[in-house]
Amino acid sequence: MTADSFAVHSMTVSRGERYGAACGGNVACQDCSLHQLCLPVGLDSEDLERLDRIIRRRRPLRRGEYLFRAGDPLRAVYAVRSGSIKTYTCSSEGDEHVTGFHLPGELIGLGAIATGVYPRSARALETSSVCEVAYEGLEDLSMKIRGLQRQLLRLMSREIHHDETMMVLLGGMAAEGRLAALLSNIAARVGERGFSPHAFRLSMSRNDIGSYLGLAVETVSRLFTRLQAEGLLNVQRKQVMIRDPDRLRRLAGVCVDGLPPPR
Amino acid sequence: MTADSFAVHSMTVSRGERYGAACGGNVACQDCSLHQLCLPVGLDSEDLERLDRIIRRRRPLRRGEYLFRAGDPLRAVYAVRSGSIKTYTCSSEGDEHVTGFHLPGELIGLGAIATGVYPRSARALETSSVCEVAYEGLEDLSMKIRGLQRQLLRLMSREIHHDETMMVLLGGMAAEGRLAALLSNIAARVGERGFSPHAFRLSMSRNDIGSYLGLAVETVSRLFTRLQAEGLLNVQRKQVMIRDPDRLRRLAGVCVDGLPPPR
DNA sequence: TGCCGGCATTGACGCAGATCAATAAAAACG
DNA sequence: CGTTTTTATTGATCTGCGTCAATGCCGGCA
Repeated sequence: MTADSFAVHSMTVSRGERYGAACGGNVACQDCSLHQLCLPVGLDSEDLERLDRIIRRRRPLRRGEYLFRAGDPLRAVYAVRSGSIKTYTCSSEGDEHVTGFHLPGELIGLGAIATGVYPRSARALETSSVCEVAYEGLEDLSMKIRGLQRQLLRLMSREIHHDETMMVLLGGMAAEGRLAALLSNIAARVGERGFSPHAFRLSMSRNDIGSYLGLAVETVSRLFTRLQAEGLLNVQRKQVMIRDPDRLRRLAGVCVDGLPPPR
Repeated sequence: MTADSFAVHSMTVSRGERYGAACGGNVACQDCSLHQLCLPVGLDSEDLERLDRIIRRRRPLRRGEYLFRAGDPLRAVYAVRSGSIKTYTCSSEGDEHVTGFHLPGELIGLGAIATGVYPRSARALETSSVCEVAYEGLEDLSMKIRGLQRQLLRLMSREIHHDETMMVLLGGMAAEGRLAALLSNIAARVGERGFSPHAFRLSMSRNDIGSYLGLAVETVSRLFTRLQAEGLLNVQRKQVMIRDPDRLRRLAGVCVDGLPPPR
């Protein structure tokens, strides 16, 4: 295979929008290419305007910058607009454990609603921008806009479901299955966002992957090598090309995400 | 220690209510001893009546009976009223993987909201009763009652947080820490419900515990024996008495649930 | 452009926990 | 009650993956 079959999908600002293009980075939800994945699902343009009023678009974060830290008081939940964000906890000894990778259109900070305090820290994996959704405003507005309430509940439910799936994965699957599941899952999410699910760039390090999957870095590395040797994918550094999606999903068991059994 | 230091806390209908006592088991939320844990938190009595109208109390389930099955369409979420319920998925080969144990006051079925279909099955671990909360009604009513919306969001957020904690546990801790965390967590929840957090009866089998924690039954059994030998607890079959809660929590690491570091 | 520091890969080795197998102790049931 | 079935415990063995260690590679920076 040739080098350029690895298409680099930067995911940094999708489909023709550009940060700061028209109005200092304030692309309204109306015009956002993610609006069929994110909070705006099912809202008419009047409601979208109301939603826009509680949202602030912040300057992009650079790789490694914090979006918030565990222990900060909840003021907003965040929708990823471009790039990607990881969330993680630090154990008492200081080693971090990754709890999630978040792609454009996904909400971050939902775990803070119960206590009013973010239980995890969140940092950018690459240059990323987010929409800051004032939480008070969101609570208010979703009392007034049925579609917004629906979508908020749906997104929270989806997160519950996803986390449970991860529990099953971590509790029940061997290392190979875990990595296969993660890759299949990322592929699917990349696909939903309009990019090729077969070739993408992993924005997180091997360390992050290992931490998320409960594996040692070395194991992750070996697995990539093995999966490549078996012809399931090509990998070189962070570039991944999936050559046999079906076989990969079968390796992952039922657990890619959700119900649909592998076949 | 003597046999009767193992107080059996049946948890079956708390504090003087009895199924069928006054009106065929229909204890109103107003009079339910769980109302400071469950959906009613923060509602006045007028709102409680409205909530009551979308709730149906069903006949108790017996051990092993299904509350719902994975794949069933979502019609209601359920609040445990007495007893305990487990939720689990079945892998393609038929072996089940437990995703949660649910005590009185906890909500079940929140993972179904995203897709409209329950992603897991739910069965009673012992004789248990639940309140069936019509989901349509709940959506409607939480648009009208701010406190209800708040509490629903809070409960969902708590579940997200709990599941993430489990991910950290399963991904990062050794077998002993996992069991210690589960026991500490159950102890805390039993305590919140007004019972002694030091002596309780596990309603689930060793198999269920193993499945939930990602361990073989044999390992679970050995761990109980070991923890007992080390003087952390006494166990005989399902009766557990925690002798050194602090040391147990320290074994569990940060991960019992949530922020508060172990000391 | 060349040096440096972090990230990734590969190999060797040991151990925690899975698996297999047997027994014991409770429940379940007629 | 005695019989059967399920559940729990304990022991012996085996193995997947963690750990340690060494090397290679890329990207950043002067």
